[in-house]
Amino acid sequence: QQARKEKPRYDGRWRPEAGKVLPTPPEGVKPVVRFKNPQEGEVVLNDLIKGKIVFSSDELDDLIIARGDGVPTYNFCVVVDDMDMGITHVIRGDDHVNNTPRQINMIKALGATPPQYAHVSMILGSDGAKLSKRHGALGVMEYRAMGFTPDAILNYLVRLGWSHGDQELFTREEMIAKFDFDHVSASPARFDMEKAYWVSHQYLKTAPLDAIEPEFDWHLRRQGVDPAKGPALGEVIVQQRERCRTLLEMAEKSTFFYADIKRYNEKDAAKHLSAKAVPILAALIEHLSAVGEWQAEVIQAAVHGVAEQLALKLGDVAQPIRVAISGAAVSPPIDQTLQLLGREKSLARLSAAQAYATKA
RNA sequence: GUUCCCAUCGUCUAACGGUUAGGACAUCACCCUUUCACGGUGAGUAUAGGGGUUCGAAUCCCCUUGGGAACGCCA
Repeated sequence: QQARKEKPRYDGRWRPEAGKVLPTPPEGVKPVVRFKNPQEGEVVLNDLIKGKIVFSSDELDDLIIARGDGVPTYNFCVVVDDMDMGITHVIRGDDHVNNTPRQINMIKALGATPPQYAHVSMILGSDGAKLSKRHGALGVMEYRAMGFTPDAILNYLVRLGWSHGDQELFTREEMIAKFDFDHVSASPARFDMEKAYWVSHQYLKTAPLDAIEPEFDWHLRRQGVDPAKGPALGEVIVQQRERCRTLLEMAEKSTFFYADIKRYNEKDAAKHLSAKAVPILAALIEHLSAVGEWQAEVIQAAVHGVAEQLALKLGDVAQPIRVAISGAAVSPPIDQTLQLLGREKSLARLSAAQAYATKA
């Protein structure tokens, strides 16, 4: 006895039928053009991903293909366009499956053969909710700003819903060569930022330097530093790539190579640049000033020398250097960092740290 | 409401009737260690529920439940 709510649909009042007298249109109404769908039988869609899907024809409405002003509608245009362009495969989101039987009927009515259809499932946000502008859906340029390279994003995305055995990493060429519809998943996937970061890291670790240098340059400038005022980008990348998952992170952690330190990290300075660091820094400045060739190996020997001389663990000597040089207690290996920064700047920053520690 | 789609570890997934249900991310433990990392070793964690079919079901069929999509003179 409950009021059945069904799909709102055209009542078919102007649907031409044999022997039917069509009513007269009201004054001043611009007529539309509808597609006369069969009312019996069924439409079978053999989807490359979802398999056989059967639609009952009585579900199909007589959709409008041209508006009152004569402009054709989307569902009609795509059909015509696919025909004109000789499209063989339509690959699209599965939010279009319900449009497909209508499109198939129109194509057939126009005397053409329908293309192959492949309906890919949607990508959900990490909480399983639909992706939207408000919720997780980002433009590709935003992924760039987050420090992802195009290949990394492509790689992460291609594995979302498609697989090739256990393989996780693919070059673009591999993606193209190995892609197949048989291994596209029919179920929706969630976007997992953590794994995207992992993929990005894998790319950073293995990418040819000249492929990422321009992007690194771009990110450094966004950090407000001049990439020309410091070591060669490639050399910094080599030192940082192991510990950075994105180019943004790499740029953030590399600004000290290209600009003076504005201030020390509070906690790190309190811990490593206290009064007891003064003699350590003094000894370091003395030993490092004496270094002949400013090379990592020699620098390392000098640092080790200081540790031995003061009977300290290497870490006790290395950490104050890190804070003095980079502003914080985290950096690439200290010998490499000093070498890259150069003798002048290194010694200057150590002196500044010594002055800071003396006051502390 | 109607129609359609989907369902394996927390996440991405492998398996195309027979496996101790595999890998990856994440997590935890240990090792390595000059910080942070990288790397190495190991651990825990899954076939939504119920019926069938079959000698045998994660795989095939049905139902339930739970997600999602589409129902415009938008695209």
